[in-house]
Amino acid sequence: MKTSCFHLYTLKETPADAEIISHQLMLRAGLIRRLASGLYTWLPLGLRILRKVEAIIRREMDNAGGLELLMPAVQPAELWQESGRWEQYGPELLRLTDRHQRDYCVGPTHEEVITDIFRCEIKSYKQLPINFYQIQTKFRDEIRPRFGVMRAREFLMKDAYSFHIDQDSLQQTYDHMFDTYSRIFDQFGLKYRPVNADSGSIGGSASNEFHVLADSGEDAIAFSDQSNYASNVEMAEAICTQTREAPQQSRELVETPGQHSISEIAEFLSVAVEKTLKTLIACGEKNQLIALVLRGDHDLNTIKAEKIPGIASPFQMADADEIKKQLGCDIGSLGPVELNIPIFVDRSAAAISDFVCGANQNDKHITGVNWGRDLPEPNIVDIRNVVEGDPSPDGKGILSIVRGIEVGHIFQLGDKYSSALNATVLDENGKSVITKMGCYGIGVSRVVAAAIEQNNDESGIIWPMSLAPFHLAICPINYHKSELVKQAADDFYQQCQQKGIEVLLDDRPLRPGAMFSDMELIGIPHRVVFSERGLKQSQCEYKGRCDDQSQDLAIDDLAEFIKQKLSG
RNA sequence: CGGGGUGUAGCGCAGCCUGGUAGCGCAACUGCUUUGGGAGCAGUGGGUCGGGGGUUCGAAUCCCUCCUCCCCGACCA
Repeated sequence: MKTSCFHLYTLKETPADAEIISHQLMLRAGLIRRLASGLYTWLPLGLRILRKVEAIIRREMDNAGGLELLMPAVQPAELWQESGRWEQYGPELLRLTDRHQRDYCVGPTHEEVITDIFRCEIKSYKQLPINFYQIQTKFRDEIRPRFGVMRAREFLMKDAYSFHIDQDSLQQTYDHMFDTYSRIFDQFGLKYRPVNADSGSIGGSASNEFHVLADSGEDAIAFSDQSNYASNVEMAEAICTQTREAPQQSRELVETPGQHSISEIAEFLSVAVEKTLKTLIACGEKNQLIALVLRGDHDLNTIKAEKIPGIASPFQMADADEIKKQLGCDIGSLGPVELNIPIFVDRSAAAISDFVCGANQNDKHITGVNWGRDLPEPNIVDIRNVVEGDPSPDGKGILSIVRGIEVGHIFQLGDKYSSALNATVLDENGKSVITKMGCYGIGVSRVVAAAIEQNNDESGIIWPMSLAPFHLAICPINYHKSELVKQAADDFYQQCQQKGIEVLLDDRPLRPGAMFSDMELIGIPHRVVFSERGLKQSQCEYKGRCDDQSQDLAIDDLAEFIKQKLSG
């Protein structure tokens, strides 16, 4: 490809509304353009990258025995009513009505459609297991689309659905897809981690997410330094190895005027934050309030808290006015002592003694408080986020925390959809049985953003070879003035094309600096420069995208040198 | 949805307070010079100042209203 025949449109300045680096670089490099909130056009350069991601996924899915098909983006309401999700899914489901007043939605996912296809097409256990997949546009009407294609409303996804006669077969395919996903992410050339995940409302026993590691990731991942345990922090069990010591202090009511936050209290009373308790008030079912007690230095995990019986779902903290009305003090002075609502106490909070907590009177706290003595033995639950240094739940090593971007997610669905939609096959006894299902997704467009988020520098994007829109940039200096340069560049360009190298010849009449900047911004991994000065000595110049310095090469060695570079 | 901010040329911004001919830089186009790290000079084109309504002789500017986009969403307990 020659730049003169391509649409290369880069921006020197960063658009003001792009917040994260991948969004900024995707706009500046001319990969995408925004059409409306959460809706993006993939320009020719961006599309080349998207297609690379697709191709890797498609190849590995095919190798793994997946069968590609393509389902409609628009789906009839009837199917969603049958599964119960027409009501459940909420406003994220974009609904529409056709001219006959029939209801449809734009698919945010395709469990209903694939299950319908299955029940029409597959009749016998002999046809199982089977794994269908597609690479297709999804639409989710996010409350707040942001970060460019990272959290867009319309996005490209690979979704696969497997069907099985029993759990063993499902487990086998699930494990196989786990391995396939690992191969796919290896080929992307990205640093990633598979982690245990919350299977959430979708149900089923097993669920793993695949995260591309990047500091800007929206998710936190906890992993052990001595085993392969890795889990989304949402899910990671917080282990408390500490045992409670016997009380030594006596309980005392102290004045803490104007001191509200844990850090203020700890400093004011000269105690460690680990010796304080914080009391959070959550909404229960039927307008009741429920207290959640944590150690002062720990954070509440709302996903865990939501699972406590009696807590309202979705999880919601109580309103400050409501708290004042029912409990008689402001939120900065709450504590579990003589608090007449249900109280749940985190494991670590239950393991401390002689602690400080609010007195349920404004500007008063209590010191030297002890479970069992000053208040009843606690009702112990796991409701906090794990922190760096916690013991690993598998008993091996301690946890570290890194940030990740969720780009893949695999689930065992069990029979949730197959039973709702009555997807059955005949077994070897001629009896009708409900099939088991698995589902396996990869956010194709999100992979592109995640790759940039992980691989960039002050000059722009740094593509791994497997995703690069072009592998090699040829930058001729004075292409339009020097016949020598033009000749050399054109010759080499043709050679590359004949060898099937994805090459971009920059034949724009630009000064070298502008040309180099553009090629670096769009992240081409390898660059060759032809100049009259060099050619007169039968030399040209090579620089890798991450090299500090360029190196001079004899023209005669160039072809072999590039061949080596591209195969490495 | 709630709160905050924002909207002026493709992009980045000034002008608004204190009403009086709509500006700057980049990008684009033309010409000349330049050609190893985002060139210089000269010139050109491009705007319903987010939409609507109002106040006024006169509105980008003041008032009302609708919209867009961005940010934040109790952990201060």
